[in-house]
Amino acid sequence: MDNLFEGLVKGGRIFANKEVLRPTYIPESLPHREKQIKHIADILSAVLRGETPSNILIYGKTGTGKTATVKYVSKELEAMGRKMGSKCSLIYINSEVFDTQYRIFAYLARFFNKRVPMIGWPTDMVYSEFKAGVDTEKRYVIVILDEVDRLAGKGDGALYNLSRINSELNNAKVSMIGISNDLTFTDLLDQRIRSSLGEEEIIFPPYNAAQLQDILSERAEIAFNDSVLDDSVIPLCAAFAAQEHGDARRALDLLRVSGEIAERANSPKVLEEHVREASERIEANRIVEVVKTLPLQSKIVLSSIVLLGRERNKKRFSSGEVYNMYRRSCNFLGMEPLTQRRVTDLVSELDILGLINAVIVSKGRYGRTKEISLSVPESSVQPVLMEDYKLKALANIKVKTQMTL
DNA sequence: CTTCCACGGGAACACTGGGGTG
DNA sequence: CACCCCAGTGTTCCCGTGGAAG
Repeated sequence: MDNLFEGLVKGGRIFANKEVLRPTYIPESLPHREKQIKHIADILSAVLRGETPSNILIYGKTGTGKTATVKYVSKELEAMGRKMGSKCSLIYINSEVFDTQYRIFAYLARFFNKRVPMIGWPTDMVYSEFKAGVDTEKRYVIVILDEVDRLAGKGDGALYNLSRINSELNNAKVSMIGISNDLTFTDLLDQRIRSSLGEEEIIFPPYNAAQLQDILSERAEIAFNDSVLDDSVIPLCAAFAAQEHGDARRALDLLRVSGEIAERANSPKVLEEHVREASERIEANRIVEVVKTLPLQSKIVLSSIVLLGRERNKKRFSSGEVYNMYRRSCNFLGMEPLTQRRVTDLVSELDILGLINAVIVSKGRYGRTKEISLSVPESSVQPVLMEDYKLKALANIKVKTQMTL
């Protein structure tokens, strides 16, 4: 046997090019998005005619190709702009990372070679820096704000300033493209911002199972070696993802993980069973990942719910019960407990993450509560919680058997 | 109609980590 | 250097409110 890596360099038997299946990959063609591409291109083509394009707001659930489409059109437009000698720059900002007014303008100012610290200055100073930076010459700037719904509330000042910036510029023109997962997010915005940002609105509908199959087939062509996919694999991946509101990212993940599982099992082909296993593993991973990255206090709240589940033979608990158990846990760990008010917020967050289920119920004479229950198997949460050394002690917390009579 | 409990919005506060200025 | 300014985050405090049992 020659080198250890000899057999491994060629990417194994299954994959030819795994990168193609990663969510960051921008494909050459985007099936079933022709209409949207055309629409965006129509609007942005204003730049090439020397006009300011309208602002665009794009809606669609996760994995409907919003980001990929916009990035694809951007690339094309930039290329065309270079060819025609018109100055246009498209700046992509993920609002999840740059989620406040300050950070957005600081990033933009830096893009135009201004020196701005990422923290410390007054915001209007950063804003002026950015304006000065853009306005040095005649140019078109299109700011792409991905996950723009993240800005509702704390960052909407950025949207407001961006929407009226053109009246303060002499040379440059700025437009924006907002990409949102949340169809209702404009409700949270000021009327003026709403009308300005939503000059053009484009909807990305979820893919159906057949469309997902097309997407998968196209990528699989490049990603896998010939005839390693069982005929049932692509339809099954598509079907799984279609249940999940037609999420293409999910479908691609599924396909990739299925391939990895098949490879590790030394199977010459990817089979249906691999897909099923992949589906389970992805979900399990998600839970582990979410729980692991929870802030300490949230972990304690979550663990209180787990503990309650052991102590009583019940599934659902009132917020009062949970809060009491939480206080006991804090005492046990020698920590200051948070207020009830704060804990209800933490509970809501856990609910949104899908780890627990919380419904508000009114018990008439006996007031109002949230009924809280774990919505994932205890066995997948508890071990992860115990990995946190600060929580380890909770393993031996005395479970009081004193029942309410 | 009252009553009860906790929900959840909003203001205010504390604290952090960075800035600029004299 | 000391000192104050600023944005951002997590928290507490205060409080009006929902809605069915009694």
